[in-house]
Amino acid sequence: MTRRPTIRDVAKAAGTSVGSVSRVLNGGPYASSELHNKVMRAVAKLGYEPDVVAQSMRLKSTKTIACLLADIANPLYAEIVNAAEERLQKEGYVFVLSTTRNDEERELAMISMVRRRRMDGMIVMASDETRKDVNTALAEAAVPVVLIDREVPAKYDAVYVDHRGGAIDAMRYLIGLGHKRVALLLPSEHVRPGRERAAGYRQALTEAGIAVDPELIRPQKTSVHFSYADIEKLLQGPHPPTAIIVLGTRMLAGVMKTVSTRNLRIPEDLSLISIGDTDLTRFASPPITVVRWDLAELGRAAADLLIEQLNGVKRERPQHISLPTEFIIRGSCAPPKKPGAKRP
Amino acid sequence: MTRRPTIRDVAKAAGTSVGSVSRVLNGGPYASSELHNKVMRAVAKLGYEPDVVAQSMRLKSTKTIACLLADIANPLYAEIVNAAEERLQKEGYVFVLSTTRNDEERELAMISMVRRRRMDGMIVMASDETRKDVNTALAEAAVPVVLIDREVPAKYDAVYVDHRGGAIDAMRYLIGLGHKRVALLLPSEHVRPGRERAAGYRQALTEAGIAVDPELIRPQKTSVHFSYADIEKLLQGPHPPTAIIVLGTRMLAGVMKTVSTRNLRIPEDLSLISIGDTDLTRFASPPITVVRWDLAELGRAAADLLIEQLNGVKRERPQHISLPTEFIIRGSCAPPKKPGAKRP
DNA sequence: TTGTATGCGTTATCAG
DNA sequence: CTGATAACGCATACAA
Repeated sequence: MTRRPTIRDVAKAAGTSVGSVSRVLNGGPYASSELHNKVMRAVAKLGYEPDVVAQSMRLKSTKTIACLLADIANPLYAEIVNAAEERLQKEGYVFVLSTTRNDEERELAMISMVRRRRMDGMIVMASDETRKDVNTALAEAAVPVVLIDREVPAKYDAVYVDHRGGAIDAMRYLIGLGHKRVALLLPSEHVRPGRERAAGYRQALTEAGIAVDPELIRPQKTSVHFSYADIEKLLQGPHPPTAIIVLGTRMLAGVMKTVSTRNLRIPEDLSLISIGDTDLTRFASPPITVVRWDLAELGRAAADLLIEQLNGVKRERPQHISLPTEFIIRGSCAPPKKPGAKRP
Repeated sequence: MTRRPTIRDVAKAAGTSVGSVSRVLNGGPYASSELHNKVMRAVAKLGYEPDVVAQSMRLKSTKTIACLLADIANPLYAEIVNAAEERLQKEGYVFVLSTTRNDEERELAMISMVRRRRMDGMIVMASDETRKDVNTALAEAAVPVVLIDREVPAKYDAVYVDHRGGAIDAMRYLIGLGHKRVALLLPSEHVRPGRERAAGYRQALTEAGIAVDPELIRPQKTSVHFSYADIEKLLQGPHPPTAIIVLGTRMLAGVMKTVSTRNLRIPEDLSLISIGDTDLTRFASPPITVVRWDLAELGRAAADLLIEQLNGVKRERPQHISLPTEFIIRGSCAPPKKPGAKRP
């Protein structure tokens, strides 16, 4: 009574065998329409639903995808994840989100979970690219993997954002406005976005014939909470920047705090450029000029790449998809108040 | 070679039987230390990891919890989910997040997934409480359920936030400042938070001897995107409100848009109160006065309730936990510029 | 204390 | 076209 009906119950009720029931339900062909009807009637009557666990056992596929990301509360990640989930779900996969908090132990634990639970694949947008253990664990998991904005390990399919181009756009704009000392706040250079953004920053500066002051490039240790002290130090130094590019969603909150604490006016005292079309950047006053990109597309592209692998499509070499950025000018930038630091 | 080792391989390598291996790995007792060593050595040598799917098959528990929520991109939800996941993970459960986008079809699909995948329980913070089909599906799923901020179906454990108290705090404050016409923007009254907030709003007004103008209570159809037109209409009417309480995270973005479009000054032209300690409310200028509550605690409490049920703790009646709100005064409220609408 | 055998619910193979 | 049966990998009741 309380027990869920099994395929055997259906077979009995339909007066046939389990094999036939299974075939009617899955195989499609090889089933007389009479049998088909009998089976379907029994299924409806008993409210039978196949047991996915038993199917997984038999088929060696759990139809489950894991997604490793550092932090679900980051609105940028949320949109990517949503889009990826939607796509995968349409293909019958269940999407398991795992937040690693950028903790290596947790990453390893997640990867082990993928193996032990026989999950079918993973989308990874967490982790420092230099973590050897994570990389080998990934390889040992022996499942299809798609990386988002990571280029290590190189053997996997990946979806990239053209952060370098975005940084160049931002810098050219600022340089055009007359800025010469621009601070760059980044996530770690141990991940692709940080590296690419720093590269773009340097490239634009070099193009304009401005020397790169390494002091102005500030990779932030913790990506989640901006180290408030760091920017304070910068602003109190002898040659404070006239503009700041904040290429991390969460860091922006920290910068905003500094701005209001020190009663700085934007853009008169300081120009600001950030990333992402978030509520914070759009409804700040003034609204903040940003580099943005299509987050949903990023998620979809990753899912599509994974689905291809899941469907057994073999390629010579890993696929890489690169998405462009867009530069949205709002009200947070103006020419510098006074000329930049003295130069010879 | 490429095949994963099974318990049988371990038994062979250890020169014992599958039963013993299984006992050493799980049972704990009944294992001579010599056997224990042999088995562990074999496990290490082969890199054996138990197959969770097979275990689920046998034990009829997948150690998996589903979490239904409307929208992962909402930063308030994100924090709740994070806290719940952390707790559940510690107990060995995997947490499957499913976004329903407030779509009944999707909710039903998710619940069906829980059944077919033999998941062990669910945390629900989605759905209109009046959806009959969802409620019956929930009951038929026949698994432990914990509701977050929903009181229907009444048979389940639930964690509540004292939204009524929060609304009262906000209204008393505004009334104390001299406001008489306060608009209330709400999610649907078909969910508990909407109902409670409206009740608190009315109660505070009644206490102060101010008549409730039903025109000022505006439940928003779509909770994700604020209907911009609605607030516009309100502000252009004959008796515009002098203050607005925006009790929905996402709606606030819409209100902010109106504010900047119409060049309204806050708090001089309009007082504003919202919810949640988000980047948007904290770093707006002026920072916005809000009603907040402990999101992480909400998630943890829900997880704890669920774990209790999972562990087979039986209670006479469903457990209900209620969390208080906190009123944080920032700079978005001031006395009304001119007296409220004329009164007899 | 340890080994053997059974069954969990499916799908797929193989005769009929 | 259909029915019986053998795995899938594990935990456990029971026998030794």
